[in-house]
This record gives sequence, structure tokens and C-alpha cells, in this order.
Amino acid sequence: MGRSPCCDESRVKKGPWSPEEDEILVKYIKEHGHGSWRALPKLAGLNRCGKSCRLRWTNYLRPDIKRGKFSPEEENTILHLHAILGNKWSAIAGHLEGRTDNEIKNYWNTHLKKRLINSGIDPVTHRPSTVDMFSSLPHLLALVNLNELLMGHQSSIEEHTLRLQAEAMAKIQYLQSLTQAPTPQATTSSMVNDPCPNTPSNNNHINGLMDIETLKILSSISQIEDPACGSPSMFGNPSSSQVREDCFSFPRLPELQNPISSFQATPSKENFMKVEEGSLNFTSFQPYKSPKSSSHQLLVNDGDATMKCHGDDPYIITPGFDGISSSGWSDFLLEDPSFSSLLPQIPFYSPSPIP
DNA sequence: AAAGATCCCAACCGCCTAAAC
DNA sequence: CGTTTAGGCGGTTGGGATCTT
Repeated sequence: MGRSPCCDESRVKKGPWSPEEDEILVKYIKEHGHGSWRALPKLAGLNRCGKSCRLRWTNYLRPDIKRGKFSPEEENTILHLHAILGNKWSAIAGHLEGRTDNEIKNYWNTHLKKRLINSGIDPVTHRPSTVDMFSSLPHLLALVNLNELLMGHQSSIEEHTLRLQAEAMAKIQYLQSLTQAPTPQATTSSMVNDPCPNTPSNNNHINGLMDIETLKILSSISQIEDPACGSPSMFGNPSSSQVREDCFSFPRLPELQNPISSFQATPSKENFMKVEEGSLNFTSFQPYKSPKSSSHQLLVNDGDATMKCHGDDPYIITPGFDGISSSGWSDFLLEDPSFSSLLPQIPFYSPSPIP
């Protein structure tokens, strides 16, 4: 329930500010400070609402505003911070001296977002586009299984097999739910403007490629579940052998030098955690509890850049993903909880609850 | 040169939060 | 403790500027 607009009075002027109005506002604030924005227009002799005055001042008239083109350094800062903070424009603006949240928001919407999209990067997640994410799923699963083998987490072949089957079932159910959901009138713009891109339901906002990709993924899962391809697929699909023959490659993923690494994270001071061992190329974690939600968030810093994922589930960290160079992420990929929920049994690091 | 398309950004709108009452 | 409200925020829009055909 929002409050009613502060400018109910229809008599107040709207629209572009005239130079005279600007002058009055600047003069008043320089002499008196803004004080109560609601009271300011009357005191200053402006036929505007207080909100309009505040916006005009903070976004345009403030003397410390830096105008002009964004420098490459500023662009990088915005990209990095947006990957961490999302559309928290005021928070991002806090790191860019002289830039307003509105200016950064506009610059993002008109320049940076398009640039990421053109580079095949989802501007919301800062990761390769959704289709690419799905195409990487089988590779991730293979890595997971390899990791488990290397780590010796399975006590027996049978236990390992059971776990793989359980995982595969979870993944399949999820993917099937995607394909069975009603198909919205998906367009590229609907994906771009999707306000909740990380929710599973929104993964439906994919065009026909989704079906193809999903089929491939399902096919690959059946391969993982049955690596020898010698037993019937769990789909019971007679044509699955044909699908299986289409062993697709993962052009976006380089050959990994290291499988997903094991590492230990121990609490140091307050909510900060340091990685004590492990071969991933980052230096620190910083989990924290969002004050506005029940989810935990996790900042990971690789010495050059910081990324974030959030949620209560374990995190999946894949080294060697090298498709996001324009925003500086090159050493790893953090998957979000909607994805990690598909892999519930992975013994990865999960941030400790923050008091 | 003109019309249409696209870009850009200042400004507005509606919602949220926290402080005041 | 519940209600009201100022300030703040992010999303969206309107229209001028610029580009394309």
C-alpha cells in the first residue's frame, strides 16, 4: 500500500524546468539549505511540488554533479557493481563520485545493457545468456560427478549411482516443468525486461530454442545417468538412442584444468570468511544476510573483481568459465540458487547463517 | 529534404521504509 | 502500537535530438 502522491494539487507545474526555476531553486538552497522538501517550494516561491524540487536538485542542479561522458573506468565500475548489487542505482552511484543514480540508471539502460546483450551476456545475471546457461548444464553435471569421484564422497559405487539417479530425477523434473509450462509470448525484449530472471518460471521466457536445448540437456542427463549408454534411458523413449548420438559439444566452456575444487572456508572476523585451501582463483568470501529478505548473499572476490549470488542453498562454483570478459569476470562462474537447487547434494561450501 | 525510426535522458509515478505523531 | 507522512528509490515515460531511409 503506497502513499498517495505528494503533489495532489493539480495546480503545481510539471514538466521540464525553466532556467528561471532552476535559478530560484539553486539560490534558495544555497541560502537556506533544502530543509523540508515539502515546504521548500512555498518558501522558495516555486510552483512545484517538493518531490520535483528534490529530484531537480539531486539529479541536475547539485554543484558536485559531474556531467559528460562516462569514462571507461566508470563503465567498468558500473558493470562490476551491477553484477554485485543489481539495480541498486543509488548504491552504485555511491561509488561514482559526482554521478547520480538516475544518470547511472539511464546510462545502463541505454548503453551498458545493450552492450552486454550484444556480447551474449545476460545483463541481469552477468552470465552468458539463458540458453547458454542451459547448454552448460550437462558440463556442470559432469564436473560435479567428476568432483565427487575425486573427492571420494561416495562410499560405494552403488551409493554413487543412487545419488546420480536422484540428482538426475530432480533435474529432469525441473526441466520438464519448464517445457510443460504455458508458453508466453516470448520475445527478446521480454527476456531483457524480465523483472525476475532467476526464478524458474521465468526461464520459460525462451523461444523455440528452449525446446531444442532442453532436449539436448535431457539427453545429456540420460548420458550422465548412464555413462556407458548401454542401458535404457530413464525416459523410456525409444528414440533416445538417436538423441544420444547427437553428442553435443560445449563450445563456450574451455577444457577445465581443474575440476571443481574442494576448499574450506572458515569464519574469520565478523562475517568475513577466507578460503584456506583450494585451487580456485579467488581470494575471499563475504557472506552476509540481507536485511530485507531471509536469503543469504555471498560475495566472492578473486582479487580483481567481486561477484554475488544469493539464497540459502549451497553454491556451485565453476572455474574456467571464460565468457564474460567484457565485465571482467573470467575465472569463475557462480550459479544462483535456482540452479543449485537442481543439485541438492553437492557438498559445496554453504555460507554459515549470519546472526 | 522529409518522414519515420531510434536514441537518449530529464522528469514523473508509485511503492517502500523509517521516523514522527 | 497503529497510523501518517517525508524522503528515497527503482521503473517507466514523454518528447526532443539524432539517425536512417
